[in-house]
Amino acid sequence: MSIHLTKRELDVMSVVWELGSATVGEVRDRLTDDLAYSTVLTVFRTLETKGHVRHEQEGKAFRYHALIQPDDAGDSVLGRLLNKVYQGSREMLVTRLVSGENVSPEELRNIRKMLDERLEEMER
Amino acid sequence: MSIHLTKRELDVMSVVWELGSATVGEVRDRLTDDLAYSTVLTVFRTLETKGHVRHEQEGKAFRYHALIQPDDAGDSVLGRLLNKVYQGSREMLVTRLVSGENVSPEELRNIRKMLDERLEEMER
DNA sequence: GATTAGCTATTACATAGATAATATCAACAA
DNA sequence: TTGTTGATATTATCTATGTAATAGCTAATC
Repeated sequence: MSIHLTKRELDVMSVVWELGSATVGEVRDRLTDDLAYSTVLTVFRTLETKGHVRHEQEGKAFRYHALIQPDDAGDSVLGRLLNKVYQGSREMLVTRLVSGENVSPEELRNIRKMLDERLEEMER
Repeated sequence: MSIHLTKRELDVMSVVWELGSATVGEVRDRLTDDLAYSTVLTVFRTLETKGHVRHEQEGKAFRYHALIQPDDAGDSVLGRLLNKVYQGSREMLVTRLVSGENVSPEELRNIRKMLDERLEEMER
């Protein structure tokens, strides 16, 4: 049910999500780690086997498209994190999330606004 | 640098964190999956090798204590989730986190309050 | 038409992770 | 003292993961 991506698979999917679609070469260009062409290709094939991407021919290369969205992959991780690490407390999780140095007041206000809207919506 | 726990390791650590400390038997009792004694023991030994727990004798059994805290383990996961799945947007992540059905208004208000406090603190 | 450039396909290999059977050992009980 | 019980220690197996070398194919180039 819940989608599990390994570290490398996530690296690759991340690029695909960001660009909308991607070729092996494009992924290699964006990854900080310097992986061989065949390595990235192998990851793509695994992802395709698992049904997370599909490909189409583009010139001589393959262009891969995501069949799952970020949320699909994020939910399982988020759920496990919430339950196993923060004992189900969303507040604890968010507290940690915003406790870093480089979190702007801007961002906090946006999150607060989002919560406001959601709360209002719930009361209706 | 960043602590990585596998699924099973997290399962076990979760129990240790929750109880403060735990024996193999105690962990087995709380896990929904029915693992053999030796399986849990092996996980504990791996965790000990990695320096995440230590043990002390208690009667004939070993009692394990955590040497890392939930946040230590959570940060790396949270960081990866934030960057790879939600493209660095904490707002997107939190939005998803609170979008489930079973999230109480109570919880949302608590989170909002926490944000308020943090914002105030930043302005000072 | 042979060569090259740029891909994909195949195959391999090492390490990590998950699980558990079995061997040991120590203490208590009969 | 000899089982029995309740642990730990050792060893093994299987699968997943990560990485890449190399083989093969196709289209453009000389």
